[in-house]
Amino acid sequence: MTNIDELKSTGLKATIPRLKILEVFQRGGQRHMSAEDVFRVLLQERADVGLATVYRVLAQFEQASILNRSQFEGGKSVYELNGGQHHDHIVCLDCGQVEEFYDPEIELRQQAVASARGFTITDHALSLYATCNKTHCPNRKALGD
Amino acid sequence: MTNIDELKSTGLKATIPRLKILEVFQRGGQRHMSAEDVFRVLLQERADVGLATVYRVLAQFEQASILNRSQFEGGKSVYELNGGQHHDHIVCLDCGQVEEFYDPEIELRQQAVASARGFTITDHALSLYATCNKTHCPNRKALGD
DNA sequence: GTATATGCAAAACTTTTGCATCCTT
DNA sequence: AAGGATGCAAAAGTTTTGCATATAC
Repeated sequence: MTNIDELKSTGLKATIPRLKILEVFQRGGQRHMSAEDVFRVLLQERADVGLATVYRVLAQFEQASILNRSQFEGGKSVYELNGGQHHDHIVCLDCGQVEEFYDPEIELRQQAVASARGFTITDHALSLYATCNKTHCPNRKALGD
Repeated sequence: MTNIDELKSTGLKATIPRLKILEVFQRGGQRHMSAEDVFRVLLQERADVGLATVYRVLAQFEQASILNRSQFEGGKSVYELNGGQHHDHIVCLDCGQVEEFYDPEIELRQQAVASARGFTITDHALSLYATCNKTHCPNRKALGD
């Protein structure tokens, strides 16, 4: 299925800005990107897309389950391609690296905790903030990546 | 230990705004409060405290471990008295009610997940978003509380 | 008395919105 | 051709900062 078809199948018109934004995520240079990140990439490529449109399209893509949104410490929302499988995040506070993980036990316990209190879970956000202890961690003093 | 002593023991001068803000949390009317929430309470009481000061003091109290900060969906930071024991949150999307929970198994698995990947956890944020299914849930269509 | 804290206003940042114009179907 | 989408600029919402004044120790 082409990107054009993918967009149309969700009811979204296949416009140039939408296709370009989708491609930015598919290119895989960086998996987790904020609106500003996407905007900057498009600027470099001289794609003439406004920041407001980036925000609008990211929100639409989230609605359409093409992207998932997360909010790490710092307030900015970041988006990533929806790979189908749910996962949580572990974020290195030194280098900004984001790894994904899925732990069935944690998911189970979340359900158990919610049921025990009479709640029905709609959604959840779990982020571990850590230092990655890796040699390849440039320890760039949180450059905002 | 008085509030004055508590503040001094953390190296903070016992100023009127700081004491008043601490009292607002201790009063217990609402456990989780945003800067705006605190500011509004102080306004009602004709305490002459500026919003900028509220932000500054909340940040200082977090540094001093007097308060803990959390960010739920929606972006605003909320603070609560640091009761000493760590806990996570379950937030009702209908009425805004926030309950706290602690699940040793989840904590354990988080550590396990991080170690397995070579990370050392500094901090974590886990929030369950749900509907509380309770009769006392006014289902006020998310009034922003 | 001195250093720190405060209030106010202005600024910074992220995100949203209004509107005329342009593009997709 | 018609309705939705876009770009730009302005607005909105939260949080931070500059600075003269006031306060705690």
